[in-house]
Amino acid sequence: MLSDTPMRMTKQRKVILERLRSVTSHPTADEMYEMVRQDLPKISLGTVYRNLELMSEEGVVLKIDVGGSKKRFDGNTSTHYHLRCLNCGRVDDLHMEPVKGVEAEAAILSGYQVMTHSLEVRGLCPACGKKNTKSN
Amino acid sequence: MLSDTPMRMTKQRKVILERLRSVTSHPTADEMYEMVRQDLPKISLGTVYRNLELMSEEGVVLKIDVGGSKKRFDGNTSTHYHLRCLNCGRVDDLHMEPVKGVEAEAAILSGYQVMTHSLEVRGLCPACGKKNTKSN
DNA sequence: GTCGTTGCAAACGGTTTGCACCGTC
DNA sequence: GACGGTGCAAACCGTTTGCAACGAC
Repeated sequence: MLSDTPMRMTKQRKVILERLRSVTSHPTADEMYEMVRQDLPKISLGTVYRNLELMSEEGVVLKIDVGGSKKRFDGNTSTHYHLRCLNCGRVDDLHMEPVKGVEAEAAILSGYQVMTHSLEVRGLCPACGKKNTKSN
Repeated sequence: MLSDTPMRMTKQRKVILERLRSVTSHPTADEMYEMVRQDLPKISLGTVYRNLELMSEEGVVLKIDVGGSKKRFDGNTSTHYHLRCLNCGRVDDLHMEPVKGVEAEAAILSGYQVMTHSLEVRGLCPACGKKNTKSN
């Protein structure tokens, strides 16, 4: 998983990581781009993509590639589940114990060499749920 | 969820549904396009997309929008989990009991109005796992 | 005959990539 | 100074959409 040559610590990389770790939301690449531009106005979107991708490969950040067209990123790399609002697209952490044994059970049932699992609960976030009840 | 005016049963729609139900794999839209073209050589990719989207809204088929860049479709609409191979991208059914209580627990913890949940186990499928062990 | 559906092609949106220059090690 | 990283812009690829013709009801 870790590459042979270590990543150079450029200021772009540093700011991206700091910014991502400073929020509890799960920004998309272009949301990260907007955040990082406050410190580095000349950074390019390509650099943001490259670094988020690279750091997720290194296990420094988590790529949330689950539902929806845009990928999202998370500074918290420990296994945890997510909630996604079907109306506004927002993603929250689900503070729940990871289900025990799924990976082992899946490996036995399928013959896969299991590496991780993810669980996503979908519905309406409190804000969107409220709106919806009113209009219906 | 169901629309007011019923869907017209065009031959395109019929063939797409038949083909999807006849396989146990989880085809992408363009794989469906190739399959359907055997019966309807003049069908367009746009029609395939439109119908898969429409039928998934109607609950006739299942859209698997979880991980990976392409969406996949499933003729089996009952709640079930999936396995995804990180090497070849193939998706298999995970024949496992859905985890009880996740949705209720998530609703309580988060205040979301929960509608569904999905779980995806990722790793290497038996074929890719074998190749990988040899080369490493 | 109406109006939902189709085929076509062009547009879209998120992401990736080639390239010449730049800055970390 | 080497070589990995950057900014920029163009390319990519899956998907969506506008439109005129078509066909299910």
